[in-house]
Amino acid sequence: MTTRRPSPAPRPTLATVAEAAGVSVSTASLAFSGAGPVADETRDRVMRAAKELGYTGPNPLGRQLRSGRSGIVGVVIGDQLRRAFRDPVGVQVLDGLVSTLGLSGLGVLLIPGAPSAPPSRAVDPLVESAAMDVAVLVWGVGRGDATLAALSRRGVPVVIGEGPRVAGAPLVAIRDRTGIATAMRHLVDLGHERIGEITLPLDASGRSGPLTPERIAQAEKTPATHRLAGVRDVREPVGSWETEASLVEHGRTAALALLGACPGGGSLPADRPTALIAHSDLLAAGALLAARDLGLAVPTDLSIAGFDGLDLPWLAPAVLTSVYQPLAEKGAALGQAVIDLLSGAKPQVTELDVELVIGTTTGPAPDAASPGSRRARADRPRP
Amino acid sequence: MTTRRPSPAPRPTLATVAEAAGVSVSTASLAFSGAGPVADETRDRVMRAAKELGYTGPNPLGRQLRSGRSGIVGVVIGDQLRRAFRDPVGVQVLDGLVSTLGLSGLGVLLIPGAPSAPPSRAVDPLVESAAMDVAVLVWGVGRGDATLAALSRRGVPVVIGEGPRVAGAPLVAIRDRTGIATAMRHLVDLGHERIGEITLPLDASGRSGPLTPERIAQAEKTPATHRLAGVRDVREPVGSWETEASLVEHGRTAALALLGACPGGGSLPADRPTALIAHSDLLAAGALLAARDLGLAVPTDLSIAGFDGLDLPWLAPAVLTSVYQPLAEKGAALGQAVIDLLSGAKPQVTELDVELVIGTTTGPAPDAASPGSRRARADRPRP
DNA sequence: ACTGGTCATCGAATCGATTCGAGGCACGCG
DNA sequence: CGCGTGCCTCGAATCGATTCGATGACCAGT
Repeated sequence: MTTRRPSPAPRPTLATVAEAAGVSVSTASLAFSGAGPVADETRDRVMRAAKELGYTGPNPLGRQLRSGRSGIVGVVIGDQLRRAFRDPVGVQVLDGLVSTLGLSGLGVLLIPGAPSAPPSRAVDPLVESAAMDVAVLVWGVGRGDATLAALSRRGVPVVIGEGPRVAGAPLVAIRDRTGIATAMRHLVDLGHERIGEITLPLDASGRSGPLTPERIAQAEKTPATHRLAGVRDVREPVGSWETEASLVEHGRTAALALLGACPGGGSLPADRPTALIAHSDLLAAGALLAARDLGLAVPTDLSIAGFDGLDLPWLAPAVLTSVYQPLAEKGAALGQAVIDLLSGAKPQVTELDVELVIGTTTGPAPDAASPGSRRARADRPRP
Repeated sequence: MTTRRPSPAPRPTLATVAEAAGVSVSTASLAFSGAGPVADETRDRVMRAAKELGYTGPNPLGRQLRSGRSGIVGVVIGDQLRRAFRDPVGVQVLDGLVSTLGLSGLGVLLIPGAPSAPPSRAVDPLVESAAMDVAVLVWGVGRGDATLAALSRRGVPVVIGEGPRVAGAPLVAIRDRTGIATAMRHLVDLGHERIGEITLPLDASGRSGPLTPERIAQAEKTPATHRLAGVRDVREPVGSWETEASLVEHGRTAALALLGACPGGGSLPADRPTALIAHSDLLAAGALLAARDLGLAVPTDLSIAGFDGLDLPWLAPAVLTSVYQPLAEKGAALGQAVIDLLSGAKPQVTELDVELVIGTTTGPAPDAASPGSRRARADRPRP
């Protein structure tokens, strides 16, 4: 015997089936694809032969080569997967995207983004060589993005979510700026004069700390910068703290810093902020926990507003005041943009609406003699 | 003019480059792949021609057809994406998987599992027709799984995580049973006699409520059943509540039910459990919140133990007593199993160790005169 | 009876790369 | 000067399907 393997019966191909059915390959193909006229009797014969041979349908690789399409959409995960999905925001968008693309038979390929800071020009090998019809860049796209450059070099069309406008690429965004401005105005209407801000990361550098004007100036267009602008459209915050990631623990750290809490645990300064506005709900949740740590009642002593409109049952009985954004719809819009792009439509800019949803974490400023509004107090629970 | 399109300069192929460089296609291929001997001067010429033509490397589709490999690993997400990834457990495993596969140049394709209950024989179209070299089934694989059946019909090799043993398929699991038994013994050693149990979903039916013996009997081999067994290896719980998903809110509901909390809010029954053991940390977190709602001090009035060993900073100052499982390693082991399978190795069963990590949520039973152990109280913080 | 038309089927080209065996050229050694 | 030996390069087959144009059979109309 020549080879030792027990003849693993090489998978049948369309040719095998055609021969067994006594028809030509082209007829067999027609029978399977449904395109073109095939006599019922012939189709039956082909199908029967296929079943007998254990042929389960055309090999996708052959089809893909012929059609020039892989049916795969690459989704570039900005950060490490583990971190990107620790905020439910990313998960929900991805869910909407996967669902929408699934309806068109498209699959989602997960592609890790650059390992760390922008200086690193390294790009995941998948970006360079994986088969994909379109790539979706959602989290933290920079204009000088190495991934973006590599993709356009390859000629892979790109859909951008929440990033800079790129020529020829559809963009899906939400009204970050006006949305957070609404929340800010809500706080101001409640009489708050000293408002602290907890920001999303401005870039992938992983730094955190007080936000400086220079840092704002050099920042790229990201959700964070839009939200910064929206906040300032209403009022300059008395303090602003940049976080390294949109996670609860960083929100807590930021809140402690903004409130002037000393490590020793002394009393808070008299001119501490009476309200905090956070660029994300997870950050706001962290602020809420910090308030509990410090013994501050929310919203009596401190008001907290977030952004995203997540369902965070573990904050109960508190319900965050937050700017709701339609996350699944955002994913769906990204998916639709992909489909449109593939069908040759002109790239569009989609901008989704957001809505301020008032919860139980915002109320009149403690030092305001006559609060401007009380409507936010509707269903404040009592423990 | 015949066609109207502004001649979008069809992407160059290897043939184009070869011609431009004045070499044959095979030589050009050799120059790119690095296999086979090519004179430096020739390689340079090819590369220069490629750069001039904007050729960025071999078309993956052609390569894939030739090699018969797509370089894609399908990962079947049992549930809806949104829900599957709301528990960080899934995310961390996926992260480990993606990282490991990435080292071998393999990409991960996300495939939604069956839409809902087992009766539905529907399978995502990607399962039927997407190109993939291997599929990974991680969450909630049943033996009669329609997805599993479809894949094996197609001849796609499968790697199983946390499920039944399937012939020819590598399996990666953790020591669920002994792990949770350790936690259970810890509670018993602390003097707890009435222990309530909060279980993971036994299947994808979405039902929840008191766990009945019949339900246990008819359950498939899943992490939930292993953990059920582990708990009972030590002691029969006084009550067991099945949840519909491993999420905080369901843990809270289950805990309220097990503790006998009336909707009206009366006092708890005297024979309420003094400890709760949950099959996951998110469920345990929900139980902790329920305890806070009810005014029960943890661990003085109620001990709570979980499973997973997640980092849950928002539970601070509490630190869950939990059975730590190496999630990223589990993902890595799945990835390694995939790689081994592709290189033709015999399918192995990998079982990872877990470890009980004692936090601040377990302590001596309130009614135990002489607690068996106090070591769990080491770093209990005081607010 | 011849022509026009329809319908089912087939042959062959094509997608873009990889790979194997063969061939050519130059150099070195006898 | 002739021949053997490497080292490069090339041609052609191959992976598995899709698709276009051609062919042949059969029917109806004039």
